[in-house]
Amino acid sequence: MILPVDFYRRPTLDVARDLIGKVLVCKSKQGVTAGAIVEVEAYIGEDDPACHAAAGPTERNAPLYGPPGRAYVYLNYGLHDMMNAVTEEEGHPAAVLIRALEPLEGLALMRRRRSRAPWRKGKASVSDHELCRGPGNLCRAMGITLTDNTRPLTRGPLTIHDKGIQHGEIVWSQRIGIRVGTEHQWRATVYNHRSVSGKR
DNA sequence: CGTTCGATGCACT
DNA sequence: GTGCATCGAACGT
Repeated sequence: MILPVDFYRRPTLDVARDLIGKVLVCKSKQGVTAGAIVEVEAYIGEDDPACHAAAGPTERNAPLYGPPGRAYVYLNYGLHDMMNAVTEEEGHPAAVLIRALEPLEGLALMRRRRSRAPWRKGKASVSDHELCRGPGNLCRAMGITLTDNTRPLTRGPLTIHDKGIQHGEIVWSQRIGIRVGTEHQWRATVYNHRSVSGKR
């Protein structure tokens, strides 16, 4: 079952918690890839200094202010695409960053895409549980790019499904990789899951 | 263990 | 011109 728009039109922390265990599916000409979400972070409103909406509306962060249930994809550090699911009512800028997946489908395609990254030309291939470990890696493995920005997650090539997957315990911790807004415990992970990014 | 740093693009000031 | 919601290798302790 594809998650309906109303799933996303809720408090962002609730959406973040409930996205754990849901399945992100991406269809492309090259094939289908899918993975279960095991790590997310919430970015909530203009008062959250780490949220892209902190400085008010701009052309880039416009999707955050738009309707819920759509993708907000942007380029970071010049080489990594980051994928978010927009939450809350229209006009309330907030989203959940998808940070890691447990690969379920299309692993060979994921591995092919990962090996094409500029910094790993000629390097050893990636083990299964590392294919979608980290927000940049996940987008590369799934083939998610800026062209997916603003696309609805309720239909089309990029969707999120409830397949009844039950992972282990969900743990809340500080968001990682940011310089401001670290006081909030807005990162949800599956406890001890191998595909979760960060230190072991 | 820890820290540093190169690869790389673009929105924002 | 600056600074990122990164990745992974190359160092130093």
